[in-house]
Amino acid sequence: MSVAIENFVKAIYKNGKRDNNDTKPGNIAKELGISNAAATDMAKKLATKDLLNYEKYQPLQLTEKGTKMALSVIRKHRLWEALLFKMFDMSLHDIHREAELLEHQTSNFLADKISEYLGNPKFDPHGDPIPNAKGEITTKDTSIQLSNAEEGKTYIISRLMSDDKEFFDFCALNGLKYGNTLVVSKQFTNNKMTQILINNNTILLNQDFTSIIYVNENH
Amino acid sequence: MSVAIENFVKAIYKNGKRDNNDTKPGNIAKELGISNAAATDMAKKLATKDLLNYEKYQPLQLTEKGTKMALSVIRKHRLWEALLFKMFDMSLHDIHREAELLEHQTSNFLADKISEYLGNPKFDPHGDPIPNAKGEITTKDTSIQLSNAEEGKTYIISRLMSDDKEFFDFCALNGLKYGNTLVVSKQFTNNKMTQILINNNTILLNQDFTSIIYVNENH
DNA sequence: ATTAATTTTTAAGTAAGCTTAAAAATTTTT
DNA sequence: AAAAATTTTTAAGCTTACTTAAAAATTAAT
Repeated sequence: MSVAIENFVKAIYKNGKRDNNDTKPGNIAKELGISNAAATDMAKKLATKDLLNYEKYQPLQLTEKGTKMALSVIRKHRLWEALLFKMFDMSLHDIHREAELLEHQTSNFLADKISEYLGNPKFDPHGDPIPNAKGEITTKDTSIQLSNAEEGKTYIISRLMSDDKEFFDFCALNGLKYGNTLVVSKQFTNNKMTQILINNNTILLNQDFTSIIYVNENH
Repeated sequence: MSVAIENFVKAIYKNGKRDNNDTKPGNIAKELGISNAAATDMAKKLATKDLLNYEKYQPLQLTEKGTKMALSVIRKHRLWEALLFKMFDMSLHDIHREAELLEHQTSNFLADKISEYLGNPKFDPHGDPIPNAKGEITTKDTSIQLSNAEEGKTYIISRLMSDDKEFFDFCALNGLKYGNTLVVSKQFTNNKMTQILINNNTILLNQDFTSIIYVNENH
């Protein structure tokens, strides 16, 4: 299967998780930086390969086979991130960019070697769960988006999710890192953005869902 | 530049080194497993990109730009081999196969990180020299092919070159490994093959130049 | 030095993965 | 509930990297 196909099913999987199943071709097209027409074409093609179910004007739905493929690619991506992060002095953003390419050129054999070397980690450096060799995510996710956090409470950062370099630079600068503690002291939300005061720093989170901080309550 | 282009210039470079400049399209086609017609087409295209000089019916010659590209890809390939060999319990053949894919998806930045991590090695696990970041091979090669070795002399294996799994399995089985010592006790050569008795083991080397053992005299 | 064999080139065609433009359907706004 | 805006789909076309088949040139054999 081609790189284009792997990225397509991955985009559907990620969009499905994130935007509550808004996986219409346009959404996928935007995620991948291709035209809507190309996304529709590809969707039809992948339906014939039993990777997804396609019905005109409906959201795209991965089949079991498609989901498996997506999770396989995601596994490789996150294992590469974990490996590069451990070995080299590279930013989260750089690591993500390299993994984005390497993920498509990695045999299951090599992926398993990397996983074994790292002690079969359950999370990558962003806090994202790493599927196991069977494509299962065994850890259950109790995290919420920071924009939904409550005033006065303390949280632990569980994931930094983004494709955007600025976002990771911003996080690094503000001590926003997987595992770090966070006190939400004030917050204001409207439809376009969320303004949060944490650890005496005001930060603005836009609501376009391209960059998200996930947190867990600190009990 | 595409994977196809990177592989094409790499094939010319390798063939040029090996077969004394028999870099006509047919040779490259065979190396890459594509048709002669495809190789001619690609050659013409790459000439317009100043990667090689093309004259009808003549061997293909890389320009400086083309040579640089080939060496850049070869550098990445050999760095990956060195890294995977060091970290994981994988055969030389498996390592080669993974590196063949990873080499095209590796930024210079990452290549330099790998090199630094390994202490800027000058050779990969096959004994092949690793070009530096500028694309220069600073080590001079005094090795000869085992099929040209002389009876009675002792040699040190300096390179194992092949795309063939059988070859590496054969080498592993017979203690033929980078750095190992070798005594050539008897030898017989004709146009098709070379028969050599080393360390009391008879081995046959075919002369199709797809698998070669290089050695240095042991002074 | 011809003839035969091989290689290279040309020509025409294909599949993948895109593009833009316009038609059709859906969704949002008023 | 109509009108306006947006999204999806269809259609036609492009580029890359191949293919096969046949013509042209080169190389090898007699």
